[in-house]
Formats: sequence, C-alpha cells, structure tokens
Amino acid sequence: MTNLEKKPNSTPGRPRSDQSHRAILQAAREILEQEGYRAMTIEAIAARAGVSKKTIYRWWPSKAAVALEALAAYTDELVPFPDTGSLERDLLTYFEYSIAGLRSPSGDMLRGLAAEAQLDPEFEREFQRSFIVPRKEDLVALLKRGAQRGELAPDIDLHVLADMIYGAKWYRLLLYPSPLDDTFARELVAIIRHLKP
Amino acid sequence: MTNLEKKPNSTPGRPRSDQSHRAILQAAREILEQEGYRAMTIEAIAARAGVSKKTIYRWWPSKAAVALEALAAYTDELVPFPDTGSLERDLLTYFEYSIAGLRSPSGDMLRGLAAEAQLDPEFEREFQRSFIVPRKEDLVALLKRGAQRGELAPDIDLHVLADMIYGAKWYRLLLYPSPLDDTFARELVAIIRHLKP
Amino acid sequence: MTNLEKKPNSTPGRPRSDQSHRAILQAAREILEQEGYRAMTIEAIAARAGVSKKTIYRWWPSKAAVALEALAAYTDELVPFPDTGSLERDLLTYFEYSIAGLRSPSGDMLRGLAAEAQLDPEFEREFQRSFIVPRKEDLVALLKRGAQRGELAPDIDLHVLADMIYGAKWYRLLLYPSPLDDTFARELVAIIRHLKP
Amino acid sequence: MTNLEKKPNSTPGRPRSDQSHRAILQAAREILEQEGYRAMTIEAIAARAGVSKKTIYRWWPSKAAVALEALAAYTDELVPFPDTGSLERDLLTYFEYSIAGLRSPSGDMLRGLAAEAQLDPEFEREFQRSFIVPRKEDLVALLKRGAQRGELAPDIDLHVLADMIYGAKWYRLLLYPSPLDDTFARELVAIIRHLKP
DNA sequence: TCTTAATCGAGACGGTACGTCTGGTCTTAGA
DNA sequence: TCTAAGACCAGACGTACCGTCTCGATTAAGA
Repeated sequence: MTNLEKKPNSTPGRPRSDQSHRAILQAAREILEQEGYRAMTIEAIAARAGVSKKTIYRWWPSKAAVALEALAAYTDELVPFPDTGSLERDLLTYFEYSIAGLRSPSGDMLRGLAAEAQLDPEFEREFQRSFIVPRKEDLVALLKRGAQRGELAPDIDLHVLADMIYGAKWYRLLLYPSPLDDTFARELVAIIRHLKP
Repeated sequence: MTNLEKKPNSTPGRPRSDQSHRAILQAAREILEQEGYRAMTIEAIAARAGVSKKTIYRWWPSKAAVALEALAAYTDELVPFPDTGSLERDLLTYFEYSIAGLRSPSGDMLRGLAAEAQLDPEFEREFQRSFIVPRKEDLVALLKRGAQRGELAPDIDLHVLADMIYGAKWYRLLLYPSPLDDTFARELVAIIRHLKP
Repeated sequence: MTNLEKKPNSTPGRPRSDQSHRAILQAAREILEQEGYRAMTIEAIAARAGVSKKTIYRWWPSKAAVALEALAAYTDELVPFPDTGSLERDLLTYFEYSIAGLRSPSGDMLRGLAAEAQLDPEFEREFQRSFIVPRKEDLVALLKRGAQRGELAPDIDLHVLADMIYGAKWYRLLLYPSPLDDTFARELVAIIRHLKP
Repeated sequence: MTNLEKKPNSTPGRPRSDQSHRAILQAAREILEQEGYRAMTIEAIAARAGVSKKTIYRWWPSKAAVALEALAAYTDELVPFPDTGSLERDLLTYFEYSIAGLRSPSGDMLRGLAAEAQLDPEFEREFQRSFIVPRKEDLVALLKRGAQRGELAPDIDLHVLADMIYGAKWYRLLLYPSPLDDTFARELVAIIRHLKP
C-alpha cells in the first residue's frame, strides 16, 4: 500500500445524486400505482420526488424513459425463462410468471409504454432495444431448445411462432377485452402441442 | 295538408352541416399523412377544416373518435373476409389484403388509435366495440368454417388461435421491429397447417 | 328609427372579458403593494387574478406592459397640470401633486417600469411614448406659458429646463438617497425664480 | 524543510486567483459590449471566463456588483472634475468628458446598473455608496467653488442644483428619447448662467 | 311572415404540462 | 482554503392544447 491509488476515472464536478435518482424512479412508480399513467407527468414526478424538473431532464429524454427504467427496477428479477426439459412445461411456467407480472401496476406501465412507443419514434427504438427484443429472443431460445429436443416440427419458423405467442399475450393486454388468465395460457399451450412433428 | 313529405323525425333548428363533417374527417386524414398522429390535434384539425373546435366536440368525444371514423371511411371496403373453401387459402388471402391495408397512413392511424386506447378508457371501449371485436369475430368465424371442414383439430380453442393470429400481426405492427410482409404471412400459415387433426 | 341598426363593428368570436382584464390589473397592483415589483411575475398575476397566463400574454407583451396599464389606471386622474397664471405657483402645485403620487405603490411601480425600460428596448419605446413624453410635453407647455408671461428669460431652452426639473425628480426617485419632499420642491422653485429676465 | 519562504501574512489555503478575478471582469465587459446587459448573466460570465459560478459568488454578491467593478475598471481615470476658475468652463469641460464616457459600453452598463438598483435594495445601497454619492459630492464641490467666487446667487441650494444638473443627464440617459450631446450641455450651462447674483 | 331552436365560424377563457432558463447552493477532486 | 466542473433545488418563463364558453350569423321547421 505504498502507492496512493487515486481513482483515475472520475469526472470533475459534483457527482450524480443516487438519492435523487432513486427518488425519481420511486415517485414515478407511486404516481402510476395511485393515479395511473396519464397522471404520471414530469411535473408530478418532480414534485413528489422533491426534485427539480431539470434533474429529470438531465438524465432522461422523456417521461416514458423514466417509466421504462422504473419498470426495469420492478421486473428485473421476475423474468425467469425456465428450462425444465419440456417445452410445454417451460411455456406454462413462463406464462404463469409473466401473467402474474402484468398485474398492476406493471401491466398499466407496460400499456403506457406501448402507447408512448406508438407516438414517439425515439422512445420506440429504446423500448424495443431494451425490452421487447431481448424478451423475444429469450422466447425464441426457449422454443429452439424444444425444437432441438424434437418437440416442434422442423419446418416451423420459430420467430413467427414467438410472434404468435407474445402477440397473443400483448393482444389481450392492449386490445382485446378478455382477461389474461391461466385458462388462456393452457389453451395456448394446447395449440402448441399440435406443432410436434 | 295533403302532402307534407317532410322528414317526420327531424328536429327543429339548423341541421348538421354535412360539409363540415366531411371537411373534419378529411383534415384529420391529411394531417395524419403529412405530419403524423402526434400533430393531429383537435386544434390542427379545426384550423385545417375551417371549422370551430366546438363543432368537432359537438359530434365526437375526442380526437381519437374522429380518427376512428376517418379510418373507417378509409378501410370500410377493404376488409373482405374470404371464403374459398380452404382455410389456408382464406388466411393467405386475408393476410394479403390486411397487410396491404396497413401501409401508411392506415397503419399509422391504427398505431395512434391503439396508443389512445391505452390512455383513454372510454375510447378503449369504443375502439374495441367498433373495430377490434368485430374483426376478431370475423376471424373466428373463418376459423370455425375451417374447423367444420376438418382442417383444424377439434380440441383447439378457436378464440385463442385467433388471438395468436391477430396478436402476431399487431405485435409486429406496434412493438417488434420486423416488417409485416408476405413471408411473415406464409410462415404463419405454415404453422397453422400443423393444426390439422 | 325604421332601420334595424345592427352594430356593424363587432368582431366575430367571444369578446374579450372585461372582468378578466380588470382582475389582471388589480392583481398586478395588489402584488406590487404587498410584495414588491420583483414578486410581480406573470405567474403570480395569473394566479391571483384567477386567469390563465395565456390570457395575459394575449393582451400584453410583457409584465411591464401590464404594470404600465395598471399604473395608468391609478394615476390617470392625478396629473393636473395647473394654470394659475404664475409659473412659481404652477410648479409648486404640480410638484405637490406629483410627489404625493410617488408615494407607494406608484413610486415603486415607476421604479420597476424605469428599470424594465433599461432592459427591454421594446418596452422602453412604449414607456416613453405613453408616459414619459406626454408628461414632459405638458411640463414644457407649462413653462412656455410662464415664458410668454415674461417669467423666464427668452434665451432659455425650455426643453432643457424641463429635463432639469423632471430629471431632478427622477434622480431622487431612482438614484440618490434623499427624500422627494416639499423642501426639495421649494428649493427647486427658488432656483427657477432666478431665471426671470 | 530548511526554508519555507511563504508569505508571512497569508491566510491558510489556496490564495485567491488574480487571473480568475481579471477574467471575470473582462468576460462581463465583453458580454456587455457584444450582447447587452440582459445577456450578461452570471452563467454567461462564468462560462466565458472559464470560471465556476461559485468563484463569482464567493467574491461578489450579485452580477450587478461584478458589473459595478467592471465599470470602475473602465472609468476610474476618466472622471476629472476640473477646476479652471470659471464655473461655466468647469461645467462645460466636465460635461464634455462625462457625455463622452457614456458612449457605449459604459452607457449601457450604467443603464443596467441603474435598473438593477431599482430591483435590488442591497445593490442600490452599494451603487449609491460607491458611484452616485461621490460623483454628486464632487459636483456639489464644483458648484461651491463657483458660489464662493460669486458665480451663483447665495440663496441657491447647491444640492438641489446638483440634482437638477445630474438629473437632466440621467433623465436623458435613462428615460427621454433625446440624445445626450454637446448642444444639450451648452443649453444647460446657458441656463445656469442665469443663476448669478 | 315570424318565431324557435339548433347549428355554424370565430376565438377568448381557465387550466395543465411542457421543456428551457437562470439563480444561488452544494459537492466532488485536485492545486 | 481555493479552484473548475458541474449537479442540485427552485421557480418563472413563454408555448401548446385541452375542453368550455360566448358571441353574431345562419338555416330550417312549425306557428
């Protein structure tokens, strides 16, 4: 320990406040839960977090970006893509978790983010990059494992099948007035059962 | 008093102006095409149509409702649900038309309406009632005809299958960065081919 | 009176609200009196008047313009330029009123407006046009009457003399830490007494 | 450690940077000349001087105080109150210099400082103490010399006369849309000529 | 022909939120 | 202890739309 070992990679100036960062994400979550996505404005977040609007704009380009990070803080741990050795069981397990995860407020948050993605092309790219695409790829990987075990006919395009599976889920979440429940999951798996060679 | 020949169910007062009605829908379409859904505000529609905002609010509850009617005026004729006697051919034909219909500006309009539905529960119900549900039922009817011809295994839940088909389409339209093209349609039909008994 | 006599000079649209107009001017005055010119922001005026900021910006280009009109509403009646037949008496009478008029809040308002005029060239012109120049011209007219009666030497430039008289008043109001009182007025008139031929 | 050679009267810690001090004053002047008083914000000064805002606030209470010192650095040398033995000549000479000194940017700076003084009582006091009052006293002294030589009637209040002289100058600088030129100076002196006993 | 009543355009209204700007304070690492 | 850098809270700025409200004018149907 003769050497002083100063940190060489630090930037000058006051460092970013972790406390403000966390307060912003939490305020966003709380407003969402209590008043819905429409009420989750930058002004409301700033007021509740005890933070200036400038601080929010310094680190996020839009309120949707804040919401996206707040969502990630929620759900980072609850996305276990299972690998039980059985495609059907994997899918059922995944759906069970996934549907549970859409219970409020995550479901409302996702609906808001999906809406925002339609209206703001910049956010759309970020949402796809950080949320939509990785999950789709995980599902394709899950299907690929099943295909390699011979649980899916070899001529099936796994990407399109994944679109159908995720699509059905999102369709019910965003558009169709029917619940996303366990029955839905079982019927969907029953259909996929027919895709064996 | 021999022959009145007037419409007996008319209300007193100045009747609704059909010209304004049409001008509003057309203005909405034009703004959408030229500047996108975000720019399609009530103020912009009123200004372009040469109409007062009050006149718009008198007949539609929100700009999404205007957009919904403008969309209907576009697409009323292009939704032929075919009945060729073959499920695969029906689906391919339907997808061909459907994907063509999503070319701009209808696709952008639908993306905007889907966004609006996430943010405005009242409009969500109207959108489901007048757009989402009828189309889903038509697709279910199409599938049912195929099932009755023995082209689908009897244990398949046709509503869930329809969710998967429509879901895949909307998923690509709203969320996933891949094109909605003919290859996609063919691969999807190829998957459904496996669902025969 | 056979003719119907419709007012031809009305503009279309909802007419300007006189109530809001008055509420804005009064709010400006009240804030000035209670909290000073610095606190008299557009936001504060709007909040206190129960008026939207847009309504203020619709009719005035800046908060200084609001203040200018509020001041006019105060002081329109208190500027009697006397004509007693004696220059000295006219000046003393005028100063008496004028100094009284500078008691708060008019004095504070004028200080704020003078400050604004230094910082905003557009407002400077308006302030000069509607306030500074007319009063100067009235004073010059007062002096001219005295000169015609032989109370001022004929070689005296009345505009420069008016600059000195008004200048002394403003200098004490804005810059020099001495009171604007009756003694000051009397000494000033005593000096002008020397300007007889 | 034989020879420390530090200044004996220094305080502990890093000494004040003279370079920063000068850079701040110069930046203030440059911004004023190029963009006007409104643009001369603390942020702009700090950015142009390559100095942190904190460093400015450590040494000056407000941007007006910076401007005041920057002005002093300009004009310290150009205020010769003459003593030629003739009141008229003294006044004319003084006005000649003084009016020249108000050519930009000093005139703009003074207008900005005068504005600030209306809005910030703390700065007002400082401005009066360090700028307004000393100059007024010098002018009063100039007048007093003239009075002692018998060039002014003995009943004239020299402070009020000084108010009129300075007031006329400031009135034209701040409020009235007429130039401060040599004609003005000559006419003013012509008026004062009448004040002989 | 006159009345009634709902429409139309225009545009002002009270609001809410936007994204930006500046002020004045604070917190780092380094001199 | 000072410095440069720059993040922080606070709050006003001026703008954009929202959905509502008054106007005078228009347009039929019924009295």
